Amino acid sequence: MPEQQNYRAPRGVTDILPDDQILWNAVKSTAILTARQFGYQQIDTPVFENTGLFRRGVGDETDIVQKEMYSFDDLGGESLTLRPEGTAPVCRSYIEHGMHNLPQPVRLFYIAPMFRYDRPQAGRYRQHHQFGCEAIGDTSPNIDAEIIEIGLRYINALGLSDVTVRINSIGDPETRQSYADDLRNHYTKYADDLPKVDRDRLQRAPLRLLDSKEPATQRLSADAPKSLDYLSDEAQNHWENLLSLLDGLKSAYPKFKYRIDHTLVRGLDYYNRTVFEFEPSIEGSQTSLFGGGRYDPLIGKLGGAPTPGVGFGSGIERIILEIQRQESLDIAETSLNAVMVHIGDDATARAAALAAELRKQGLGILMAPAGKSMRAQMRYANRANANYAIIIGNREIEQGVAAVKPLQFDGEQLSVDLKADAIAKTLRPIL
RNA sequence: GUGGGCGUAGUGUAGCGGUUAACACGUCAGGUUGUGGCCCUGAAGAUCGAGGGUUCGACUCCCUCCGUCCACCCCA
Repeated sequence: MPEQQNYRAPRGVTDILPDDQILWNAVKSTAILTARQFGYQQIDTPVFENTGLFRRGVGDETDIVQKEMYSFDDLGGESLTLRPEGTAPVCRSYIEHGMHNLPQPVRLFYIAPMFRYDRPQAGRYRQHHQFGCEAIGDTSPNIDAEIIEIGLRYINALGLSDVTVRINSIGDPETRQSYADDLRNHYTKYADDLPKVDRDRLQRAPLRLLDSKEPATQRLSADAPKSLDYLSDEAQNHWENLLSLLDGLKSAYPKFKYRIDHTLVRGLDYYNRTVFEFEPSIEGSQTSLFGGGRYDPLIGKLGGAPTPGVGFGSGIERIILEIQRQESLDIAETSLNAVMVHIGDDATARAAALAAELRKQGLGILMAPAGKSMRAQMRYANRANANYAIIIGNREIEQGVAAVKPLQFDGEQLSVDLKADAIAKTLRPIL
Protein backbone atom coordinates (compact mmCIF):
# COMPACT_ATOMS: atom_id res chain seq x y z
CA MET A 1 0.00 0.00 0.00
CA PRO A 2 1.51 3.31 -1.04
CA GLU A 3 2.34 5.59 1.87
CA GLN A 4 1.73 9.29 1.55
CA GLN A 5 5.12 10.81 0.87
CA ASN A 6 5.90 14.38 1.79
CA TYR A 7 8.51 15.66 -0.58
CA ARG A 8 10.90 18.38 0.38
CA ALA A 9 13.58 20.05 -1.65
CA PRO A 10 16.73 17.90 -1.72
CA ARG A 11 19.45 18.62 0.76
CA GLY A 12 21.35 21.81 0.20
CA VAL A 13 19.02 23.35 -2.35
CA THR A 14 16.26 25.85 -1.72
CA ASP A 15 13.28 27.52 -3.28
CA ILE A 16 13.66 31.19 -3.93
CA LEU A 17 10.24 32.32 -2.81
CA PRO A 18 8.27 35.30 -4.11
CA ASP A 19 9.26 37.50 -1.19
CA ASP A 20 12.93 36.82 -1.88
CA GLN A 21 12.60 37.48 -5.58
CA ILE A 22 12.40 41.21 -5.04
CA LEU A 23 15.91 41.25 -3.62
CA TRP A 24 17.17 38.65 -6.06
CA ASN A 25 16.00 40.66 -9.00
CA ALA A 26 17.58 43.80 -7.61
CA VAL A 27 20.90 42.01 -7.22
CA LYS A 28 20.76 40.42 -10.64
CA SER A 29 19.86 43.62 -12.40
CA THR A 30 22.62 45.44 -10.54
CA ALA A 31 25.04 42.78 -11.73
CA ILE A 32 23.90 43.12 -15.31
CA LEU A 33 24.02 46.90 -15.28
CA THR A 34 27.45 46.91 -13.70
CA ALA A 35 28.92 44.45 -16.15
CA ARG A 36 27.47 46.36 -19.09
CA GLN A 37 28.90 49.57 -17.72
CA PHE A 38 32.30 48.06 -18.34
CA GLY A 39 31.38 46.77 -21.78
CA TYR A 40 30.87 43.14 -20.79
CA GLN A 41 28.39 41.04 -22.73
CA GLN A 42 26.21 38.32 -21.32
CA ILE A 43 26.73 34.67 -22.10
CA ASP A 44 24.80 31.62 -20.95
CA THR A 45 26.44 28.25 -21.16
CA PRO A 46 24.63 24.96 -20.56
CA VAL A 47 23.96 23.73 -17.07
CA PHE A 48 25.88 20.55 -17.82
CA GLU A 49 29.08 19.91 -19.74
CA ASN A 50 31.24 16.97 -20.58
CA THR A 51 32.92 15.83 -17.40
CA GLY A 52 36.31 16.04 -19.04
CA LEU A 53 36.04 19.81 -19.35
CA PHE A 54 36.18 20.21 -15.59
CA ARG A 55 38.67 17.44 -14.95
CA ARG A 56 41.01 19.04 -17.41
CA GLY A 57 40.21 22.68 -16.73
CA VAL A 58 39.71 22.87 -12.99
CA GLY A 59 42.26 20.14 -12.34
CA ASP A 60 42.00 16.47 -11.43
CA GLU A 61 43.57 16.96 -8.03
CA THR A 62 41.31 19.73 -6.85
CA ASP A 63 38.63 19.18 -4.23
CA ILE A 64 35.96 20.30 -6.64
CA VAL A 65 36.79 17.54 -9.09
CA GLN A 66 37.73 14.96 -6.50
CA LYS A 67 34.63 15.04 -4.39
CA GLU A 68 32.18 17.78 -5.25
CA MET A 69 30.95 17.17 -8.77
CA TYR A 70 27.49 16.07 -9.76
CA SER A 71 28.52 13.70 -12.53
CA PHE A 72 26.34 11.18 -14.29
CA ASP A 73 26.21 9.10 -17.43
CA ASP A 74 23.42 9.99 -19.78
CA LEU A 75 21.46 7.37 -21.67
CA GLY A 76 23.99 7.46 -24.47
CA GLY A 77 26.80 6.64 -22.06
CA GLU A 78 28.28 10.12 -22.08
CA SER A 79 29.75 11.32 -18.80
CA LEU A 80 28.27 14.70 -18.00
CA THR A 81 28.67 17.02 -15.04
CA LEU A 82 26.49 19.75 -13.62
CA ARG A 83 28.57 22.90 -13.89
CA PRO A 84 30.52 23.41 -10.63
CA GLU A 85 32.08 26.70 -11.73
CA GLY A 86 31.76 29.18 -14.54
CA THR A 87 35.18 29.86 -15.98
CA ALA A 88 35.95 26.60 -17.75
CA PRO A 89 32.62 26.57 -19.64
CA VAL A 90 33.07 30.16 -20.77
CA CYS A 91 36.57 29.34 -22.02
CA ARG A 92 35.23 26.28 -23.78
CA SER A 93 32.70 28.47 -25.51
CA TYR A 94 35.38 31.00 -26.41
CA ILE A 95 37.37 28.29 -28.14
CA GLU A 96 34.38 26.56 -29.70
CA HIS A 97 33.03 29.73 -31.27
CA GLY A 98 36.32 31.10 -32.44
CA MET A 99 36.06 34.18 -30.28
CA HIS A 100 39.75 34.83 -30.86
CA ASN A 101 38.51 36.37 -34.12
CA LEU A 102 36.68 39.06 -32.16
CA PRO A 103 38.46 42.19 -30.96
CA GLN A 104 40.50 41.17 -27.91
CA PRO A 105 39.99 41.06 -25.06
CA VAL A 106 36.57 39.47 -25.18
CA ARG A 107 34.62 40.59 -22.15
CA LEU A 108 31.89 38.25 -20.96
CA PHE A 109 29.63 37.90 -17.94
CA TYR A 110 27.12 35.39 -16.70
CA ILE A 111 24.59 34.84 -13.94
CA ALA A 112 24.12 31.13 -13.56
CA PRO A 113 23.55 28.29 -11.11
CA MET A 114 26.52 26.22 -9.99
CA PHE A 115 26.38 22.76 -8.43
CA ARG A 116 28.72 21.27 -5.87
CA TYR A 117 28.17 18.25 -3.70
CA ASP A 118 29.23 19.65 -0.38
CA ARG A 119 27.92 19.69 3.14
CA PRO A 120 25.50 22.62 3.32
CA GLN A 121 25.84 25.33 5.90
CA ALA A 122 25.46 29.11 6.16
CA GLY A 123 26.24 30.61 2.78
CA ARG A 124 27.03 27.24 1.25
CA TYR A 125 24.59 25.33 -0.88
CA ARG A 126 24.63 22.47 -3.32
CA GLN A 127 23.11 24.75 -5.88
CA HIS A 128 24.22 28.33 -5.72
CA HIS A 129 24.27 31.18 -8.21
CA GLN A 130 27.22 33.14 -9.39
CA PHE A 131 27.63 36.42 -11.13
CA GLY A 132 30.89 36.11 -12.97
CA CYS A 133 32.94 38.20 -15.36
CA GLU A 134 35.71 36.96 -17.64
CA ALA A 135 38.09 39.02 -19.77
CA ILE A 136 39.84 36.83 -22.27
CA GLY A 137 42.76 37.70 -24.52
CA ASP A 138 44.66 40.37 -22.65
CA THR A 139 47.77 39.94 -20.50
CA SER A 140 48.04 43.46 -19.20
CA PRO A 141 47.55 44.21 -15.51
CA ASN A 142 45.03 46.84 -16.54
CA ILE A 143 42.51 44.15 -17.19
CA ASP A 144 43.20 42.52 -13.81
CA ALA A 145 42.49 45.87 -12.23
CA GLU A 146 39.36 46.27 -14.33
CA ILE A 147 38.02 42.94 -13.11
CA ILE A 148 38.57 44.01 -9.52
CA GLU A 149 36.97 47.36 -10.21
CA ILE A 150 33.83 45.67 -11.55
CA GLY A 151 33.60 43.92 -8.22
CA LEU A 152 33.95 47.21 -6.38
CA ARG A 153 31.38 48.93 -8.55
CA TYR A 154 28.93 46.07 -8.01
CA ILE A 155 29.46 45.96 -4.27
CA ASN A 156 29.11 49.72 -4.01
CA ALA A 157 25.89 49.72 -6.00
CA LEU A 158 24.50 47.23 -3.50
CA GLY A 159 25.54 49.33 -0.53
CA LEU A 160 28.24 46.90 0.59
CA SER A 161 31.28 49.10 0.22
CA ASP A 162 32.86 47.93 3.45
CA VAL A 163 34.86 45.03 2.11
CA THR A 164 38.51 44.14 2.02
CA VAL A 165 40.17 42.75 -1.05
CA ARG A 166 42.82 40.19 -0.26
CA ILE A 167 45.25 39.85 -3.10
CA ASN A 168 48.34 37.89 -3.98
CA SER A 169 50.37 36.73 -6.93
CA ILE A 170 51.14 33.06 -7.13
CA GLY A 171 53.46 33.46 -10.10
CA ASP A 172 53.54 31.43 -13.26
CA PRO A 173 53.58 27.65 -13.69
CA GLU A 174 57.35 27.69 -14.30
CA THR A 175 58.20 29.31 -11.00
CA ARG A 176 55.40 27.70 -9.07
CA GLN A 177 57.12 24.33 -8.91
CA SER A 178 60.24 25.60 -7.22
CA TYR A 179 58.10 27.63 -4.87
CA ALA A 180 56.03 24.58 -3.97
CA ASP A 181 59.21 22.59 -3.38
CA ASP A 182 60.66 25.19 -1.06
CA LEU A 183 57.38 25.45 0.74
CA ARG A 184 57.25 21.73 1.24
CA ASN A 185 60.79 21.74 2.59
CA HIS A 186 59.95 24.52 4.98
CA TYR A 187 57.04 22.67 6.52
CA THR A 188 58.75 19.30 6.39
CA LYS A 189 61.31 20.60 8.86
CA TYR A 190 58.50 21.03 11.36
CA ALA A 191 56.39 18.10 10.25
CA ASP A 192 56.17 16.76 13.80
CA ASP A 193 54.55 19.96 14.98
CA LEU A 194 51.88 19.89 12.29
CA PRO A 195 48.37 18.72 13.05
CA LYS A 196 47.50 15.57 11.16
CA VAL A 197 45.14 17.31 8.73
CA ASP A 198 48.03 19.43 7.62
CA ARG A 199 50.54 16.61 7.48
CA ASP A 200 48.27 15.03 4.88
CA ARG A 201 48.17 18.22 2.91
CA LEU A 202 51.91 18.57 2.96
CA GLN A 203 52.32 15.95 0.28
CA ARG A 204 49.14 16.56 -1.62
CA ALA A 205 48.96 20.34 -1.86
CA PRO A 206 51.68 22.20 0.02
CA LEU A 207 50.27 25.57 -1.00
CA ARG A 208 47.14 24.83 0.93
CA LEU A 209 49.06 24.77 4.21
CA LEU A 210 49.30 28.52 3.93
CA ASP A 211 45.63 29.11 4.52
CA SER A 212 45.27 26.43 7.14
CA LYS A 213 43.08 27.36 10.11
CA GLU A 214 45.27 25.38 12.51
CA PRO A 215 47.05 27.76 14.89
CA ALA A 216 50.20 25.61 14.93
CA THR A 217 50.40 25.72 11.16
CA GLN A 218 49.65 29.39 11.04
CA ARG A 219 52.64 30.06 13.26
CA LEU A 220 54.86 28.17 10.83
CA SER A 221 53.29 30.00 7.90
CA ALA A 222 54.44 33.34 9.23
CA ASP A 223 58.00 32.73 8.10
CA ALA A 224 57.24 30.40 5.22
CA PRO A 225 58.59 31.31 1.80
CA LYS A 226 56.33 33.75 0.00
CA SER A 227 55.19 33.29 -3.57
CA LEU A 228 55.93 36.93 -4.21
CA ASP A 229 59.65 36.18 -3.76
CA TYR A 230 59.57 33.68 -6.60
CA LEU A 231 58.07 35.79 -9.33
CA SER A 232 59.76 36.00 -12.71
CA ASP A 233 60.74 39.49 -13.80
CA GLU A 234 57.71 39.63 -16.01
CA ALA A 235 55.35 38.48 -13.31
CA GLN A 236 56.95 40.87 -10.85
CA ASN A 237 56.40 43.71 -13.27
CA HIS A 238 52.80 42.69 -13.79
CA TRP A 239 52.25 42.56 -10.04
CA GLU A 240 53.74 45.96 -9.35
CA ASN A 241 51.74 47.55 -12.12
CA LEU A 242 48.58 46.00 -10.83
CA LEU A 243 49.16 47.37 -7.36
CA SER A 244 49.68 50.88 -8.62
CA LEU A 245 46.54 50.61 -10.74
CA LEU A 246 44.65 49.53 -7.64
CA ASP A 247 46.03 52.51 -5.77
CA GLY A 248 44.63 54.64 -8.54
CA LEU A 249 41.13 53.33 -7.79
CA LYS A 250 41.18 54.74 -4.30
CA SER A 251 39.91 58.17 -5.26
CA ALA A 252 36.82 56.74 -6.96
CA TYR A 253 36.29 54.16 -4.20
CA PRO A 254 37.24 55.86 -0.93
CA LYS A 255 36.43 52.83 1.20
CA PHE A 256 38.41 50.46 -0.97
CA LYS A 257 41.28 48.76 0.75
CA TYR A 258 43.34 45.85 -0.36
CA ARG A 259 45.63 43.69 1.67
CA ILE A 260 48.48 41.72 0.23
CA ASP A 261 48.06 38.28 1.67
CA HIS A 262 50.76 35.77 0.89
CA THR A 263 48.65 32.98 2.35
CA LEU A 264 46.00 33.46 -0.31
CA VAL A 265 46.13 30.55 -2.70
CA ARG A 266 43.14 29.29 -4.56
CA GLY A 267 41.81 25.82 -4.97
CA LEU A 268 41.52 25.68 -8.72
CA ASP A 269 44.53 24.62 -10.74
CA TYR A 270 44.16 27.05 -13.57
CA TYR A 271 45.14 30.21 -11.73
CA ASN A 272 48.43 32.02 -12.23
CA ARG A 273 49.75 35.37 -11.11
CA THR A 274 46.89 37.44 -9.71
CA VAL A 275 44.51 35.85 -7.24
CA PHE A 276 42.07 37.75 -5.06
CA GLU A 277 39.08 37.44 -2.79
CA PHE A 278 36.59 40.01 -1.51
CA GLU A 279 35.63 39.69 2.12
CA PRO A 280 33.20 41.69 4.19
CA SER A 281 34.66 43.12 7.37
CA ILE A 282 32.97 40.66 9.69
CA GLU A 283 33.82 37.36 11.30
CA GLY A 284 32.65 34.08 9.88
CA SER A 285 33.96 31.39 7.67
CA GLN A 286 31.62 31.30 4.67
CA THR A 287 32.02 34.94 3.93
CA SER A 288 34.11 35.18 0.83
CA LEU A 289 31.90 37.22 -1.50
CA PHE A 290 34.10 37.05 -4.55
CA GLY A 291 36.93 34.94 -5.76
CA GLY A 292 38.95 35.23 -8.86
CA GLY A 293 42.21 35.72 -10.59
CA ARG A 294 44.20 35.28 -13.73
CA TYR A 295 44.09 31.99 -15.60
CA ASP A 296 46.50 32.29 -18.49
CA PRO A 297 47.15 28.52 -18.77
CA LEU A 298 43.51 27.50 -18.97
CA ILE A 299 42.55 28.01 -22.59
CA GLY A 300 45.70 26.26 -23.75
CA LYS A 301 44.91 23.34 -21.45
CA LEU A 302 41.48 23.09 -22.98
CA GLY A 303 42.92 22.79 -26.45
CA GLY A 304 42.75 26.37 -27.62
CA ALA A 305 45.64 28.54 -28.74
CA PRO A 306 47.39 29.88 -25.65
CA THR A 307 45.22 32.81 -24.60
CA PRO A 308 45.35 34.70 -21.34
CA GLY A 309 42.30 35.39 -19.20
CA VAL A 310 41.24 36.90 -15.92
CA GLY A 311 37.93 36.91 -14.10
CA PHE A 312 35.92 36.47 -10.95
CA GLY A 313 32.92 34.62 -9.65
CA SER A 314 30.67 36.05 -6.97
CA GLY A 315 28.09 34.09 -5.01
CA ILE A 316 24.69 35.72 -5.20
CA GLU A 317 23.38 33.92 -2.12
CA ARG A 318 26.28 35.24 -0.07
CA ILE A 319 25.82 38.74 -1.42
CA ILE A 320 22.18 38.57 -0.43
CA LEU A 321 23.02 37.30 3.05
CA GLU A 322 25.38 40.21 3.41
CA ILE A 323 22.83 42.74 2.13
CA GLN A 324 20.35 41.41 4.66
CA ARG A 325 22.89 41.43 7.45
CA GLN A 326 23.89 45.00 6.76
CA GLU A 327 20.39 46.07 5.70
CA SER A 328 22.21 47.85 2.93
CA LEU A 329 19.45 47.85 0.36
CA ASP A 330 15.92 49.08 0.79
CA ILE A 331 13.71 47.81 -1.97
CA ALA A 332 10.05 48.54 -2.39
CA GLU A 333 7.88 46.11 -4.21
CA THR A 334 6.32 47.70 -7.27
CA SER A 335 2.58 47.69 -6.93
CA LEU A 336 -0.10 46.78 -9.37
CA ASN A 337 -2.21 49.54 -10.86
CA ALA A 338 -5.51 48.03 -9.85
CA VAL A 339 -7.44 45.08 -8.56
CA MET A 340 -10.65 44.30 -10.39
CA VAL A 341 -13.53 43.70 -7.98
CA HIS A 342 -16.63 42.25 -9.59
CA ILE A 343 -19.97 41.15 -8.19
CA GLY A 344 -22.21 38.93 -10.29
CA ASP A 345 -21.69 36.91 -13.43
CA ASP A 346 -22.34 39.78 -15.82
CA ALA A 347 -19.95 41.98 -13.95
CA THR A 348 -17.29 39.31 -13.88
CA ALA A 349 -17.45 38.95 -17.65
CA ARG A 350 -17.34 42.70 -18.18
CA ALA A 351 -14.48 43.04 -15.69
CA ALA A 352 -12.42 40.39 -17.42
CA ALA A 353 -12.85 42.04 -20.81
CA LEU A 354 -12.01 45.40 -19.33
CA ALA A 355 -8.92 44.02 -17.61
CA ALA A 356 -7.72 42.68 -20.95
CA GLU A 357 -8.07 46.14 -22.49
CA LEU A 358 -6.27 47.81 -19.61
CA ARG A 359 -3.39 45.35 -19.78
CA LYS A 360 -3.14 46.05 -23.47
CA GLN A 361 -2.46 49.63 -22.43
CA GLY A 362 0.36 48.44 -20.21
CA LEU A 363 -1.36 48.53 -16.85
CA GLY A 364 -1.05 45.87 -14.18
CA ILE A 365 -4.46 44.47 -13.31
CA LEU A 366 -5.20 41.73 -10.82
CA MET A 367 -8.54 39.93 -10.80
CA ALA A 368 -10.10 39.45 -7.39
CA PRO A 369 -11.42 35.90 -6.91
CA ALA A 370 -14.76 35.43 -8.64
CA GLY A 371 -17.89 34.54 -6.71
CA LYS A 372 -16.74 35.96 -3.41
CA SER A 373 -18.36 38.68 -1.39
CA MET A 374 -17.54 42.29 -1.91
CA ARG A 375 -15.90 42.41 1.47
CA ALA A 376 -13.76 39.40 0.69
CA GLN A 377 -12.73 40.87 -2.63
CA MET A 378 -11.88 44.21 -1.08
CA ARG A 379 -9.80 42.52 1.58
CA TYR A 380 -8.04 40.65 -1.15
CA ALA A 381 -7.43 43.91 -2.98
CA ASN A 382 -5.95 45.41 0.13
CA ARG A 383 -3.46 42.59 0.58
CA ALA A 384 -2.47 42.70 -3.05
CA ASN A 385 -0.78 46.03 -2.66
CA ALA A 386 -2.56 47.61 -5.60
CA ASN A 387 -3.08 51.32 -6.08
CA TYR A 388 -6.76 51.18 -6.96
CA ALA A 389 -9.77 48.95 -6.80
CA ILE A 390 -11.98 49.00 -9.88
CA ILE A 391 -15.42 47.95 -8.70
CA ILE A 392 -18.04 46.64 -11.06
CA GLY A 393 -21.44 45.30 -10.00
CA ASN A 394 -24.98 45.38 -11.33
CA ARG A 395 -25.44 48.96 -10.31
CA GLU A 396 -22.40 50.06 -12.32
CA ILE A 397 -23.39 48.06 -15.36
CA GLU A 398 -26.84 49.63 -15.36
CA GLN A 399 -25.30 53.08 -15.21
CA GLY A 400 -22.50 52.26 -17.62
CA VAL A 401 -19.78 53.16 -15.13
CA ALA A 402 -17.07 51.64 -12.97
CA ALA A 403 -16.31 52.72 -9.43
CA VAL A 404 -12.62 53.50 -9.05
CA LYS A 405 -11.41 53.63 -5.50
CA PRO A 406 -7.92 54.63 -4.39
CA LEU A 407 -6.41 52.14 -1.94
CA GLN A 408 -2.92 53.39 -1.24
CA PHE A 409 -3.62 57.05 -0.60
CA ASP A 410 -6.42 59.38 0.38
CA GLY A 411 -8.96 60.29 -2.25
CA GLU A 412 -12.56 60.04 -3.26
CA GLN A 413 -14.01 57.04 -4.97
CA LEU A 414 -14.82 58.08 -8.53
CA SER A 415 -17.46 56.99 -10.95
CA VAL A 416 -15.91 56.60 -14.38
CA ASP A 417 -17.28 55.61 -17.78
CA LEU A 418 -17.16 51.86 -18.18
CA LYS A 419 -14.53 52.12 -20.92
CA ALA A 420 -10.89 51.19 -20.83
CA ASP A 421 -9.66 54.60 -21.98
CA ALA A 422 -11.59 56.50 -19.34
CA ILE A 423 -10.52 54.14 -16.59
CA ALA A 424 -6.92 54.12 -17.70
CA LYS A 425 -6.86 57.91 -17.53
CA THR A 426 -8.10 57.78 -13.96
CA LEU A 427 -5.46 55.24 -12.96
CA ARG A 428 -2.47 56.78 -14.61
CA PRO A 429 -1.96 60.07 -12.76
CA ILE A 430 -0.34 58.40 -9.78
CA LEU A 431 2.17 56.40 -11.75
C1' G B 1 34.12 12.94 5.09
C1' U B 2 34.58 14.74 10.87
C1' G B 3 32.35 17.18 15.17
C1' G B 4 28.27 19.93 17.88
C1' G B 5 23.06 22.19 18.42
C1' C B 6 18.03 21.60 17.09
C1' G B 7 13.29 18.93 15.12
C1' U B 8 5.46 20.71 18.23
C1' A B 9 -0.34 23.50 12.73
C1' G B 10 1.79 27.30 6.59
C1' U B 11 5.37 30.52 9.74
C1' G B 12 7.35 31.84 14.66
C1' U B 13 6.97 29.96 19.44
C1' A B 14 4.84 27.74 24.47
C1' G B 15 4.17 23.33 27.02
C1' C B 16 4.22 19.09 30.77
C1' G B 17 5.65 11.80 32.81
C1' G B 18 -1.21 11.56 33.06
C1' U B 19 -8.13 12.85 30.49
C1' U B 20 -10.07 17.65 24.36
C1' A B 21 -1.42 19.89 22.90
C1' A B 22 -1.58 26.29 23.85
C1' C B 23 -0.48 31.31 21.79
C1' A B 24 0.71 34.84 17.89
C1' C B 25 0.91 35.79 12.73
C1' G B 26 -1.12 33.79 8.33
C1' U B 27 -5.54 31.32 5.75
C1' C B 28 -11.00 30.96 5.24
C1' A B 29 -15.96 32.73 6.73
C1' G B 30 -18.76 36.41 9.20
C1' G B 31 -19.55 41.40 11.98
C1' U B 32 -27.68 43.62 8.82
C1' U B 33 -28.63 46.77 2.92
C1' G B 34 -22.57 46.12 -2.46
C1' U B 35 -16.50 48.81 -0.21
C1' G B 36 -10.13 47.13 2.09
C1' G B 37 -6.74 48.64 6.14
C1' C B 38 -7.87 48.92 12.65
C1' C B 39 -11.05 46.09 15.72
C1' C B 40 -14.37 41.84 17.01
C1' U B 41 -16.45 36.66 16.36
C1' G B 42 -15.99 31.90 14.43
C1' A B 43 -13.71 27.89 11.49
C1' A B 44 -10.07 24.95 9.26
C1' G B 45 -5.22 23.38 10.06
C1' A B 46 -0.32 19.15 14.17
C1' U B 47 -0.85 11.10 13.40
C1' C B 48 4.10 16.71 18.64
C1' G B 49 10.43 14.25 12.35
C1' A B 50 10.45 8.41 11.93
C1' G B 51 11.18 3.72 14.36
C1' G B 52 12.23 1.22 18.75
C1' G B 53 12.72 1.11 24.17
C1' U B 54 11.67 2.52 29.61
C1' U B 55 6.77 3.16 32.05
C1' C B 56 0.26 1.51 34.21
C1' G B 57 0.84 5.87 30.91
C1' A B 58 5.44 9.78 26.80
C1' C B 59 5.03 15.40 22.84
C1' U B 60 7.76 15.18 27.59
C1' C B 61 13.00 10.17 29.60
C1' C B 62 16.67 6.71 26.69
C1' C B 63 18.61 4.61 21.92
C1' U B 64 18.83 4.43 16.55
C1' C B 65 17.79 6.59 12.01
C1' C B 66 16.38 10.73 9.08
C1' G B 67 16.15 15.87 8.43
C1' U B 68 17.98 20.63 9.48
C1' C B 69 21.32 24.33 11.31
C1' C B 70 26.33 25.59 12.85
C1' A B 71 31.61 24.56 12.81
C1' C B 72 35.83 21.83 10.46
C1' C B 73 37.18 20.78 5.39
C1' C B 74 36.63 23.39 0.87
C1' C B 75 34.79 27.36 -1.61
C1' A B 76 31.10 31.50 -4.01
